[in-house]
Amino acid sequence: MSFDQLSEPIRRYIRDKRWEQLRPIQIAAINRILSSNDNYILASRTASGKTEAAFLPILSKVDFTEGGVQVLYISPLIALINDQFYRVEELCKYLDIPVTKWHGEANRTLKEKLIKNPDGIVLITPESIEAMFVNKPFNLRQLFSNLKYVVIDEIHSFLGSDRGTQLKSLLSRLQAECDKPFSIVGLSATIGDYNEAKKFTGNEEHTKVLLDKTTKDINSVFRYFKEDGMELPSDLLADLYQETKDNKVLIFPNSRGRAEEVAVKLKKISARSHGHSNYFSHHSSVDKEVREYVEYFAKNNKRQNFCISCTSTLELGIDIGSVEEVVQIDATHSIASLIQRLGRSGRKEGESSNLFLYATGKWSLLQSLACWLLYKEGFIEPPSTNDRPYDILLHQALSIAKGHSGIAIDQLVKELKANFAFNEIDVSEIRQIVDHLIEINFLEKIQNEVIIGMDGERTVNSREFYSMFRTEENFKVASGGNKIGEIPLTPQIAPDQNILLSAKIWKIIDVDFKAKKIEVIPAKDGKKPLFYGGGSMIHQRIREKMLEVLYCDDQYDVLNEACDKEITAMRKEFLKFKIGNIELERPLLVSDHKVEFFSFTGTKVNRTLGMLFDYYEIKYEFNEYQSKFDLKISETDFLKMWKKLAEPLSNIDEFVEKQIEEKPFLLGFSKWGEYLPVKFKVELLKSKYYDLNETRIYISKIIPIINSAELTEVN
DNA sequence: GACCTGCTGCGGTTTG
Repeated sequence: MSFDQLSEPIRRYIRDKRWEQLRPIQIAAINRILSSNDNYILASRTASGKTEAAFLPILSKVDFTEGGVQVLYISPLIALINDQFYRVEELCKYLDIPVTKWHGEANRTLKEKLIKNPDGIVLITPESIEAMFVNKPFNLRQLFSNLKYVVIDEIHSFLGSDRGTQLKSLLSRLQAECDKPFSIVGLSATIGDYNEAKKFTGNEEHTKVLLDKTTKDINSVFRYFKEDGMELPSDLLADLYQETKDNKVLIFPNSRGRAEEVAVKLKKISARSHGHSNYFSHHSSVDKEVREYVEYFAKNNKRQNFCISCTSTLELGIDIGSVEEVVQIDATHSIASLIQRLGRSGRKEGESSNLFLYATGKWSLLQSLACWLLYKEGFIEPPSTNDRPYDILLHQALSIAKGHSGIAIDQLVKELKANFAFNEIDVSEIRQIVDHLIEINFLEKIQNEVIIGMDGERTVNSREFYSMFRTEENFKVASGGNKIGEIPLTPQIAPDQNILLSAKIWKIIDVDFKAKKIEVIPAKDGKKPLFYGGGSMIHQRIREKMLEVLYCDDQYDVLNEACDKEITAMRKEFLKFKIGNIELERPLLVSDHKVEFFSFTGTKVNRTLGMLFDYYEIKYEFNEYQSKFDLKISETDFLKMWKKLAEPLSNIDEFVEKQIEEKPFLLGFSKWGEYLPVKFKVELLKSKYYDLNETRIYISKIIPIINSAELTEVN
C-alpha cells in the first residue's frame, strides 16, 4: 500500500519509470518516514534503491510552497553529488522544484541564484557547510531556517572519523539556526555498529534503523602466487590476464604504486596477445580529468570490455555502470572495505558478483581468508569512537569565532557545550581550550569578547581551514601540456628516471621545484611510483579470526590447491604451540637466539603494547602483517613482566607527554591537535592512538604459550 | 608491504 501513500507527482514518476514494484527498503522507508518525524538509518546493500527510499517519501511529505531550502543532501564526495544530481533532478522535475549543487567545484552563479531565491533541494559536502558557517553566516540562516530533512549518504564513512565529528557539530549548529527541528535520514550498506549510527543524529532515542539484510550471491575464488621481491609474480599476472581479458573488471591492488604496476603490465600482456587496450588506473594521484574520463568510459561503453586498476577511490557509491568481476590483490584492511568493493559488481537485478582474491604471501592469504569468513558471518567492524574530540572542538571554536566576527567568551563556551558533538567534554575543559587559544594568539580577547587573533588569521583564512584531514604536498606531472597526475616528491623523482602513472610509462625530463612541476615524455619501461604510506587500522576481530583458522581443521571450498597447501603448512608450523583456547592463549616462539610474541590482536592494542614495552624499556621490533613482536629480552623475563604490563601506571601521562615531545609526528593523525594545551594532546593520543583499557583487558586474560622444544622457525 | 576525502574571496585576465 506504500505506493498509494505517496503524493501524486511521485506516483507519476514511479509509473513513468515503469517500476513493477518497490524494493523492500523503499516500502519500509515510505511507511515510516510518511508517518513520523523520527530520524532513520536505511541500511541495505549497494544498488538496492536507498536514495529513492529516502527521497520518494521525503519529497511526498515536504511542502515546498513554504519556500526556503527544505531538503539538504550531504555526501562525502563531490563525484557522488554530481552523480546523484541527475537522479534527484529527474525526480524533482515532477514537483517543479530546483536542485542546487553546492560544493567547491560547483557553478558559482547557480549558488548565487540560490541565495537570492532559497528554494528546493541542496546537495552539499561537509566542508562546504563549514565554509558557509565561516563566510556566509547570514545567508546560511536565510537558506536553511525552514529545513525539514537532512539526508546523509554513505553515512558509515563519517562514523568514528574526525570528518564525522565535524559533520555532527555542523548538524548541531545548523539545528540551532532552524526555526523547527529537522529530521535526518542516513544511508549506508556497511554499518558495523547501529547504535553509533543512531547516536550520529544527536537524538538516539528518536532514530530508528530500517535494515534489509538481503545479500547477493557471490562466486569467490582464492588464488596464491608467492611474491619474490618487489614486483608482482609473472605467473600471477598471466593468470589475472586470462581471468579478466573478456570482462568488465575492477582490480584493487591496495596501493597506488601497485595499481600502476598492474595496469601497465596487464596492458603489455594484452598488447602482445592482441587483446583490448582499455586498461586504466584510478587513484588519487591520477589527474582528476583523466579519472573522470575513465569513469565515463566504464559507464558508457556497453560493448567494450575494460579493466580499471584502482584504490579506494572506486570503493564508494559512484556509478560506473556494469562491472562483472572484482579482483582483490592481497587482503583488505577491513570487512567494510571488502563489502564496498564487492558491491561494485553485479549491481543489476539478478546478476551475481564475481570475486577473485589473489594473495602474494601467506600472512596476507590468512588475513584475506579471515576477512572473507567474517564477511560470511555478517561481521562488520564497528567504528572506533572518541567521546572527547578536543581537536575538533578547538577547530569549531575558531569557526564560530570567525563566523560571528566577535563573540562573547561565555556565549562561545555555551554554544560549544550545547553542541551534541561535544556532549562529553566539560565546560571547564572548553574554557581551558579557549584560554589556550587566546594565549597562543589564535583568538584575541577584547573585553569580554574574542575575535580571531593575529596568529590565527592565516590559519582561519586559508583554504585548508575547512577540512579535518591533512594532505601531502604534490608535484604536478605533465607531458607537453597534457595533465597526467600529481605525485609527492620522493628520491625516485629526478631527471632520467622512468615512472608509471595513469597506466602509462614516462621518462622524467625536468623537475621544476619552484613551480612544483614534473615534465615527462613517453617511455618504454619504468618503475612503479613510490609513495610514503600512512597506516590504516586492522580490527582485532580479524586477527582473532586468523588465529582461529590456524587452530581449526575446517576446509574451505573457496581456496584453490595452492592456497590449501599454504594454509595447511601454516597450521603445521603453529602446531608446536599447544594452544587449546584461542580466546586466552597466544604463541610465544622461543629459540636459542630469539623470543617472538604473536599477539593476534588489532592495531590499537598492538600500538599500546609497544608503548608499554617502551615504558618498561623492553626493546622490540614489530611486524604489523604478522602481528608479531621480536623481543630483545629473555623468555623468563618476558613471562615475569607480562602480567605486570596490565598494572595501572600513575605516571603514564608524563610518559605520553615525553613521547609527544620526542616524537611530535605521533600526533600527526590530528590536523588541529597541535594547537591544544599539552594536557589535551596527551588525552587525545591516549584515546585515539592508543587504547589502554582494551590493552589491559587483553594482557590480563592472555597467557603466552611457549612452543615445544624442536627448533623450526615461524615467519 | 598501506587508502581516501574538500576548499573562500578577491583581484586579475580572457573570452563570447
